[in-house]
Amino acid sequence: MSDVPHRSGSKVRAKPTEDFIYTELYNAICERQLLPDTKLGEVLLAEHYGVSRTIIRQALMRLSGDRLVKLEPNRGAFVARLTLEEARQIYAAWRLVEAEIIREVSTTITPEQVARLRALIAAERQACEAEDYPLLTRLSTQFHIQLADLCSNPFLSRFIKELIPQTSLAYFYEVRKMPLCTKDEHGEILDFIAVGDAEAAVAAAKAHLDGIEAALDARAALEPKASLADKLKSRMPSMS
Amino acid sequence: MSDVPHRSGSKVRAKPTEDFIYTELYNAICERQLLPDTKLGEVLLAEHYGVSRTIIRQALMRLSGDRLVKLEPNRGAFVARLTLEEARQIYAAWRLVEAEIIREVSTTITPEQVARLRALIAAERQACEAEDYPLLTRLSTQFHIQLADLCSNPFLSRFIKELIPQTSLAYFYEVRKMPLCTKDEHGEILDFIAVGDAEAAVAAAKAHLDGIEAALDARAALEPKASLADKLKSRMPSMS
DNA sequence: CACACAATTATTGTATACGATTTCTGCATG
DNA sequence: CATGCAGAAATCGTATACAATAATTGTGTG
Repeated sequence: MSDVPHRSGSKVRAKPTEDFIYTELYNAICERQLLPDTKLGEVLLAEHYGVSRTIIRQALMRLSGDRLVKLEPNRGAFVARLTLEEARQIYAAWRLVEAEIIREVSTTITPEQVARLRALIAAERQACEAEDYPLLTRLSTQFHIQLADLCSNPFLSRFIKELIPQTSLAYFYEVRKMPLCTKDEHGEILDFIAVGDAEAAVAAAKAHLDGIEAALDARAALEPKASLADKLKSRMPSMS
Repeated sequence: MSDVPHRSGSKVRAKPTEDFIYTELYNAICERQLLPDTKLGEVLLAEHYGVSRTIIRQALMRLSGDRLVKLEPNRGAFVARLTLEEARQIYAAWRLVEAEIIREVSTTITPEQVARLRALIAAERQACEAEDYPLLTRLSTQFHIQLADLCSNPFLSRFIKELIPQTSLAYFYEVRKMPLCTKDEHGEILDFIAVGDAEAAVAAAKAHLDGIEAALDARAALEPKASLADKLKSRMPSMS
């Protein structure tokens, strides 16, 4: 991960910067608009964004460092694919570090920070009722990311922030939207943190992640290989 | 057909690949032959290795992803510098994940793997007696890296492997060689792991890392800013 | 002498050109 | 009809050229 993905309102027709393109692809993969094994052709992207292949190449290399794309020599860049086992390993690592973060944050969090997270949860519920699942996905991960950012150890929070996007690469996860909606697990976790009950918060977080992971194998191996980058690009949140 | 690059004195030499240059710089930084804030000029490196700036740029971008070099826009690449606080945070994260790895490995390790690690420890002691400190540094980190590789969760081991090189960026660490030599802490940790006493091994590992970290502030802020890339390159383990 | 500022130099950022490798296509052949 | 093998087309890898930006030097003025 290089830096926080944040979609900026694009209006300027000036030449897009490498960072912009990186962020755009990053978000597209996280939101599953670009599915695993999708080929990311350099000329295609270069022409789409109106820049040279050099820029595209840089963005793809950064994404490769994030393990979101796989660079095959002399063959090109593809959206990375995760096995079910790898997905489980990610959740295991996530649980471990998340627990440590929660323990620390429980002792340092301020009312303002709690309020900020509550606002995020409120937005989640709203997105859920509106059935805006891409937004919900984004906000759900955002909760964990913002929580991690409250940790005083940036190396731990960075680890989380590198791990979370990769979970989007596991080819499933639609399943988990409903539970999130009804149960408001993020709210429970935050409640415990807010009152300083670290271990209860940790337990709630572990149960939360367990639940997400348990939903994984349900409809694994779903989804076909790929769709053409062109078709997706017409839907991409970019210019033109 | 011998694809062995013949090392005759002539100038016919296979062009170094990007990966080679990356590895070379990576090791040079880890072994502290390239110190923090050293500027890594593109043309200088390109001419030295006999490749174009394109290749150098790729290597530098990868190193930037590893947080070993800092890329300043329009100014160039510099060996990254760590504050004392950041170094402590790295060790904190390291302790956390190392403990988890040890817990798992203690239940899965095989006699062959134990033997392999013991051989490494023997080499460490040998390097210590020979006072070959660069080699000792390399072997010491290698112990932790090989241990991490025994973990079934590659995401955890990768985290460790990304963390360790960064500790080289903290401007100190000569201090810790003596303790390592006399006390053989790696050996102790391995002994506990070999007999399956996970918690004792974890405790030993934590004490080990605590010791290293404690030695940090001793002579912090030592070492001046930089030395010229040229001067270092004459010492670099590469082609002349 | 110190300081500010313009011109020069050096270095990075981007685009383009060319070579190498892979993939696709079509035709011949069993 | 399937298969195998050219040859063509597309795509990636690297080098080079040029533009943009920062660093440096030199010069004039308070």
